[in-house]
Amino acid sequence: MEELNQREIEVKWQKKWKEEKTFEPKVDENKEKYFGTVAYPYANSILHIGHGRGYTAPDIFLRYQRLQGKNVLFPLGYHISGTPVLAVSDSIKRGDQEQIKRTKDALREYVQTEEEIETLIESFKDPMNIANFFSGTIEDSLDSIGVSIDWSRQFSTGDANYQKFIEWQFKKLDEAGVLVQGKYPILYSAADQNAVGEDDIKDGDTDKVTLSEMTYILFKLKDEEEYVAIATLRPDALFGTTNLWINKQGDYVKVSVDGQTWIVDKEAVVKLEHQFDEVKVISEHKGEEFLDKVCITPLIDREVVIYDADFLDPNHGTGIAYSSPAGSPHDFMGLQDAKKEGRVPEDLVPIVSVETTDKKGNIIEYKGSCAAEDKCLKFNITSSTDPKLEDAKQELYKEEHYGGKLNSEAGEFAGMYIKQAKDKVKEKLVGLNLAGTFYETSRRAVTRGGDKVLVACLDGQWFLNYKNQETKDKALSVLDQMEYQPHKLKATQEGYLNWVEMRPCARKRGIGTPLPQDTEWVIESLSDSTIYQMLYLVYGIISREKITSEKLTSEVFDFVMLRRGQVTEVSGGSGISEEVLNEMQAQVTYWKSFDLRYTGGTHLSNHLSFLIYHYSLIFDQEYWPKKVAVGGMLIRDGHKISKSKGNGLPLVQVPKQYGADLYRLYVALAANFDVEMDFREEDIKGLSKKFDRFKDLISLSLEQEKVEYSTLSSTNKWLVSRFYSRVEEYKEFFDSMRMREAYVSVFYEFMNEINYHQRRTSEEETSKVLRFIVEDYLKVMTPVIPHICEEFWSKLGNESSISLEMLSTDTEEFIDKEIEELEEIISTLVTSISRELENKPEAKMISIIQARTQRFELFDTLKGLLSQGGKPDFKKIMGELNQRFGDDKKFIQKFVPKTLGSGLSFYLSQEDERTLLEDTIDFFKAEFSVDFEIVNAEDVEMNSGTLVPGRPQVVGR
RNA sequence: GUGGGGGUAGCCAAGUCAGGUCAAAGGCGCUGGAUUUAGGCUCCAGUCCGUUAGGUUCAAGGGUUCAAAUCCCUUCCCUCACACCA
Repeated sequence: MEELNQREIEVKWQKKWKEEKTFEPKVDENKEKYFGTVAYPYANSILHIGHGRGYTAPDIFLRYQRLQGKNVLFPLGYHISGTPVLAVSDSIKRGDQEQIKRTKDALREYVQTEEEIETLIESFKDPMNIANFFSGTIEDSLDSIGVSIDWSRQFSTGDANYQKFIEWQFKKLDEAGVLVQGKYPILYSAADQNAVGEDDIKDGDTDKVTLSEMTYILFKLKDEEEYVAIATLRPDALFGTTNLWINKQGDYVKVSVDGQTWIVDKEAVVKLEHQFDEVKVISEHKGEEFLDKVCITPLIDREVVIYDADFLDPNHGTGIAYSSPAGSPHDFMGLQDAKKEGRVPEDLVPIVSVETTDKKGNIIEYKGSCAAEDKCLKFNITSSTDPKLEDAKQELYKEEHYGGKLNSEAGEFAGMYIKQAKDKVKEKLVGLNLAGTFYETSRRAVTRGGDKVLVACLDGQWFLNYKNQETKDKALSVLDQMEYQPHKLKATQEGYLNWVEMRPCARKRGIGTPLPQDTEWVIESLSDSTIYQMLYLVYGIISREKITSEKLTSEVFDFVMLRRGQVTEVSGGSGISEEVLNEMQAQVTYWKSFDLRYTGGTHLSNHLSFLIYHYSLIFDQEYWPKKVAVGGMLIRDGHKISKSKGNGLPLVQVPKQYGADLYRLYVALAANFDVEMDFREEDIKGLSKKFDRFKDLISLSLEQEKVEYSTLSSTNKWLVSRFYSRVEEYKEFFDSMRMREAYVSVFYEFMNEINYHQRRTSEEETSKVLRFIVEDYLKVMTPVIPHICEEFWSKLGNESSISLEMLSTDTEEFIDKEIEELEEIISTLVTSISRELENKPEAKMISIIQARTQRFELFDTLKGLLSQGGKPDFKKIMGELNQRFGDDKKFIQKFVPKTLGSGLSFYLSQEDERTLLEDTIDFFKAEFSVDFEIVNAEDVEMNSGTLVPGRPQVVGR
């Protein structure tokens, strides 16, 4: 057979797997099934090196399941619903050069000429073309790193057939009574009359805009049935109100809001219109018309006056503010400035309404008239425009939030902590019809088109309602029978299930399935990705039979997924043959739900929560999901992979630059899969050497003839035994999804033992042993480096694919613990001798000193005591030993407690130990080129404080 | 604000749930050696302090225990996710 390089080997086997449909499993009642899934990738660009980890990790685990003889299904589709594809398309339409360049770079991985690229870019003005193009690249990318996916079942969330399934899902949810309508605040553009997402907002990706929930409070004008409306984040500051601010130059209106007359800035009207039901402007006014009017502070009936302020932002809140200077550095400085300019009377002073204690419970004494003044002094603030005000505010708010209590100014709220008072005050005011929720954007924002972004409360928003206890209980019982990896995430998940209440599930923009109950709306892209794993089970047949969407009626899914209805009727109603319907149902019955879902940790709160709810609402217990494993991100050389950094090496480049096997090996070894992993150029280079050594070792071994186990020397049996001990360990690690530890053991650590063995014997002997274990060695390595293992496997003359082989199970006969323990004594000695010679390079003679006879007796006694069963009785053991070996108290005190856990380590009798050492002396001589002697501790002058059986001491002279 | 994750030697990173042969796996780096004309590769050894005995370590402090990186409490620091966004 001609020698192929790594790259050629990888391509060769990838092709072969595809041709032979190696990873397209069939229903097989005689084989245990294992159904693994991963979140389908989003098809708005090509995959990069970071994505690779998310597929490699589960692939390694699923390939291990095949080694266990299981029938493994690992399907995948593509996600295109929602806004990201739209966003790319819009950017291209807009002529966003950065986006166009990025997209072109991605295209270059797959398209040869610039002409074709231009054509494609042009076609991307239709978002569906983007989705279709990139879907195609995903299969290619994942194949290139050897992910064992069954592509015959692929679909995209934009497919008509997929959408029929989603429609069915929503009908089921509706039947379960969780689909409801209500009001909901969202970011909105009044000009576009549409919801806006991050991608629609100018700089929305770099400077996020969020909803900020404010409280509006109404101050009644004295002797009039009109209210001045202010909006605040701190309703508890109401009690410190000294006055209201209005801009005398500003334009204000009287507006009727749900029956009340409010005075607000003109700019606020559009916001009110989108957040309240009935909003109507009554009249327009200049700010100065309201100056010096008296208002009533709600709850405490304090009369406050409206004064002029030039610092108000007409776009923020209602454009009118209350001033609570004692607790707000901004208000305090505002007041100072106003005094200087004579806009307020001299005698207007801060009203302290909060008393704050520090962490030790002592009341904080503030300098000046109030806390805000103290902070202004501390931060050296002298004007109302000082940027340091923000820091002062943060510090004071934090202090008051944790340690502040309202004082007697707060009437019935006196004594209440600020933390609770915020909500309680608001609650009370709402009850009086003098306050409510008012939403504001977290920063001033405009759309890319330049229109103002505001908050609108949408009427008729569709929700999934997970609030009811009955619904929650069902979901919790699904969770109850699930396993999480890492385990502690199960508790986290439970928290999320309890926390989720009303989830908006449809939007007015984006790609997706129209909501069957109300086709004005499109099903939101996380809600359409919850139980879709079930669709894989039948999609192979749907594609093969070219079934079209109009045939996929609800009855079909009821029959296939839930075994409801009669096949004859369903067939008649849909036009799908009975045979095919039965075949589809059989797939679902066999594969049931997924045994593993591998996903990112951020999905716990949303995707996985909905998934669990939806399974619980639609499927019977037999079809509930089994296991969730959470994987971490991949970063490169300490940096997050991001578009702007351009450090996302395209995944298809990975096999070219490093090799698929090496990449996979690296992913398996560099970090536990559940934590963030740093892909470091340095490290993968180092690993490459070890990988080459592995290949050399296997190649050499293949030149050997396989021999009988009984003919192997005991040192050779040692290596065999070490290998199979490690295989046992490997299985345990894998069973608890600790892939990294499994491979540290069989790859790194075992290779160290191979090296030791080679030194202990010879290269040829080592090859002989490796030949003996090579089949199983290749098998345990197959999940992580499948290509090279296939190649070696075929060199051994096998016709079948190693990917579908089973790991040998009857290997206990090759594990010989005694041989391992004996060699352990030798190898420890080798290390000690090296060390001694390092310290005394001039030594000509090495003495190997055995422990005193009495120590052997002590060990025998201790062994007897420890083996008495049950938990070792510390006091009894110490007592007995001290009595019998009184002159060794110091040693007993120090050494014996350590043995209470896992017992004494292995040791031989004094005579047997001596025999072993004598037998090994030739090896030592050859290895170190000095003379050796074996002596007893009794016979030499030395401090033998810690010298114990099984660990002779080494002294050179 | 709400809810998570974490701090281990020069660096990366296991170990913590189930306390005990834990001065703490593995890798990288570094030092020395073997091999080599030399370098590289590969292999061997060392890498908290100390020549041994021993001493001092797992963010800091305290506690429980015969025994603590591991359990409990306190403090400090880093980090992630929070709803229409996949």
